[in-house]
Amino acid sequence: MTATTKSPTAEADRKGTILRAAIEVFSKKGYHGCRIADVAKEAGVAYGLVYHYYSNKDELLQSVFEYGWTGLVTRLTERALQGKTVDEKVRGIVSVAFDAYKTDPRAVKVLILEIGRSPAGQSVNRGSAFGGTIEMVSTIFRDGQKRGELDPKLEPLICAAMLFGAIEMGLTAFIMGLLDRKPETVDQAARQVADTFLGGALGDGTWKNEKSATKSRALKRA
Amino acid sequence: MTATTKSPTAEADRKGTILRAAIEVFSKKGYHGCRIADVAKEAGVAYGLVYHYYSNKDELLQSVFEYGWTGLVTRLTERALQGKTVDEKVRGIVSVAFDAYKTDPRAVKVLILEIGRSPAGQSVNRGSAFGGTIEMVSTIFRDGQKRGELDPKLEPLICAAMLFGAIEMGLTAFIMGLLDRKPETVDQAARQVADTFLGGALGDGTWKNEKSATKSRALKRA
Amino acid sequence: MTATTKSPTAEADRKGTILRAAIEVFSKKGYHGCRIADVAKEAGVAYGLVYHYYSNKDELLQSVFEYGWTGLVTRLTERALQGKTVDEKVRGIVSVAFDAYKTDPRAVKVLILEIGRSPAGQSVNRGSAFGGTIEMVSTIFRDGQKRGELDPKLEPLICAAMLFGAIEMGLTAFIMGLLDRKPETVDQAARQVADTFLGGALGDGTWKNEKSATKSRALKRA
Amino acid sequence: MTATTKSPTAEADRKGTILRAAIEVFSKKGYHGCRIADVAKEAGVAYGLVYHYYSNKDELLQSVFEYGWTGLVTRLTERALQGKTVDEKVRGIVSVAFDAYKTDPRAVKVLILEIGRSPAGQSVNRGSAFGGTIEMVSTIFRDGQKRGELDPKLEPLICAAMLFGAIEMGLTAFIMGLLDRKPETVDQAARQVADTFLGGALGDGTWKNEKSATKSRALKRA
DNA sequence: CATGAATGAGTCTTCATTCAT
DNA sequence: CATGAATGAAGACTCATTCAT
Repeated sequence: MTATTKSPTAEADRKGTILRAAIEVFSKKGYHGCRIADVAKEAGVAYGLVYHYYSNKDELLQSVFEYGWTGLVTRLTERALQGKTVDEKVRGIVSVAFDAYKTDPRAVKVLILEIGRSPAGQSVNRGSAFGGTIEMVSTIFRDGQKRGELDPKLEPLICAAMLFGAIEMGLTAFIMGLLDRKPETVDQAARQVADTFLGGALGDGTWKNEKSATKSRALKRA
Repeated sequence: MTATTKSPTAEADRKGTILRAAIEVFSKKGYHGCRIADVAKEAGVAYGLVYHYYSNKDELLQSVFEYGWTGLVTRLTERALQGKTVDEKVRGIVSVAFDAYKTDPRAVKVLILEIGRSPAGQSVNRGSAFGGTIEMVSTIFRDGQKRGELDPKLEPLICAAMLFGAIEMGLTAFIMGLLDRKPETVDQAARQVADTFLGGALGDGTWKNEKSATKSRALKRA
Repeated sequence: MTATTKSPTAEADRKGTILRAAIEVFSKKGYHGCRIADVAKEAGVAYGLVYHYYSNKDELLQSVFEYGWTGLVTRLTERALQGKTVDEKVRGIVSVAFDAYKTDPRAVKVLILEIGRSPAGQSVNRGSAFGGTIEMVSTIFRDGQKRGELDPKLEPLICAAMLFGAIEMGLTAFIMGLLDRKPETVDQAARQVADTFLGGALGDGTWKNEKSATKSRALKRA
Repeated sequence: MTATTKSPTAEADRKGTILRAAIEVFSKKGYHGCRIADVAKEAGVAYGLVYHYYSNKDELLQSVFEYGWTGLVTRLTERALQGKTVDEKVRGIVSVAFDAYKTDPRAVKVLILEIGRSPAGQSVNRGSAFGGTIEMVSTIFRDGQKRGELDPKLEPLICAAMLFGAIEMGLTAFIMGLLDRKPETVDQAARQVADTFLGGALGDGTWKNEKSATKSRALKRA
């Protein structure tokens, strides 16, 4: 409580406000389509203040990335470590991703549409983070192969890429409005993505005889 | 070397040269990261000539889109119609996509990185084309459900999205250099994507007893 | 006279127009005080055209420098080589400098006020050109020492610096309006600068007895 | 370490610290090339504190000017008044200028590079002070003419300008690194500037017969 | 006094698009 | 058709100055 103390949250607040505004605007107009002025207006701060906290537009996107991606990856890694079997780990990953979308669809949209996709000008971080995460996830499948859960002929990296792609495009279907954003629909999609990835689109035919295909499959494998 | 005479194909050539240059440059720097001047230089033509053939930058991207996407979709649709079972159709789609990548990785890169991803404000065509294609592919699964090949509880749109996502991210793994671009590797990846999508990552366990898991599965399902 | 021929002078004209406009504006407001818009307006061209010919503001100043300085140095060198004695060479240099001022006072003003003076941001060229010229001129004095025209104890570099300083500040007196810009006054100043530099402010006392001090001194030394 | 208590000299200290920092930074980057933030950082004080003591950037430069120039002019005037003959006065002026450089090269650099050079639009003080000083010095020569020490045909203003120019460019040679900053070299340069200005570059030939040309000349004139 | 967060006008620079030749 | 000079609107970024604490 000294004389010079600023409320310690004040700075974090402003910076956070600007970050959230950036996510908002990026998700609406995209990185290239938005002006710093838009972010400032959205955040309700003066133009120059954006530059007080972020040295340039790219660093702002960088921060959005870190805010979104780092958090996501952390949670992914946690879940991946929690599960024992490949089945559990994959289901964990899928649910983390879809939960993130339910929690903050805007942030997920920016991650999917802007980050790790724009070929030019992106700092190394983004690209490598993306690839790095795929490689991290691929260890799940490599381990699974060692433990005999998975066909050793499968390329783990492709497995990981497929899982990511399936999740991402599943979310994209929501982002693009092909599917309703209702929580139940999202949950159902999540379940389907995990089931199909693990058991295949054609499944094992058990759904022909039982009520809950999902359960039956889960049981069969457990 | 007369200044005014051009062979009748000259125009098509010029236009095509510019289009190919655009693909090249877009794939390297992205749509926003490149200037019309870059395209002109790459094509080896004068600055203003680009505007003779394309009324503006966006139309150029539009044309790249049509060149790449329309052709791809045509081939996808053909293959999808050729196959009888869901299995055949899916394998057809996957092979079309991976063949396109083997034939012209640059064009595929542009399609993946630039088109159908850019947020609102872009011409409707692209976005809807992307969604439209997903919807088209989803009919494969809807039909499969009608014919009893697929669990009716699955949402066909999610199936289609997953298939697309798996293919796209599989290709992305190559584009990002996570995997070698050797033809065999690409072919193997294509096979794995189709197998896993159809039969699931965990498979049916047949690989534990047989030499060629891939073959065995294919047989089992055929 | 082909169809695509632009009058060859057209480009040079525009570029020259912009360059002259830059000299004009720099001389009025200084480098920092002027905006590219000012230069464009002064030249009567569109804003962007300045950037068609000069890649940025600094390069524009650079060109002004080359236009003015290089020409000046060339003429200085020529004159310095023409003269036999130190006396002749020095008088040559002084007359070149003052002639330049009579011909294009604005350009000289920019050279004096802007170039080789701003400590920061200046490309190496300017600084070294300035110093380089002083060094070039100092050889005149070094040679003079070898031929016994000059006291060998004098540091030639200081001689050159003094000569430059005397000329420059003499011109500055005009630029700052301390003296009228009438041609006669300028000529008289030039003569005085040369005389005083060579013979000293105190002179040899000959002026006490003769009509034309200048002549008498010149004779005495010849 | 109390927050509110400052020793009575604290204010003067702070202000002086900022002033010295400004000299430091101006001399390194120039007036336009530095930001208030740079000055504050150099002084080790907070950003806004600069505005407590100086109402704006220009006033800060103004103060630097006064600090350096006023002092210099005072000393110049004193010395100019002390001497009897033109010879003595000129030697006095030169030694004051070179001493100032030995004492505080940074301040001299700022004076030379920034003050009295910036084109129109700057506060009148600086420009007029520069011109005013030249005019003051010119009275030395005018008086000299009245007393028969100098050729009445010489324009006193040009004499003063030349003297200033010779001194300034002589110092510039040091500032630009053309000559070593060793005290002896500086002293020698000062002597040479005075000798040459008074007696001319060509001298009177006495150096041909005597050991110490400098002394001989000084004797001859004394 | 001291701090440094906040403000926003001012400029440079880029680049899609037009147009005279 | 072909060229590339010319245009000017748009937007990133800087930094002097103010102000709440």
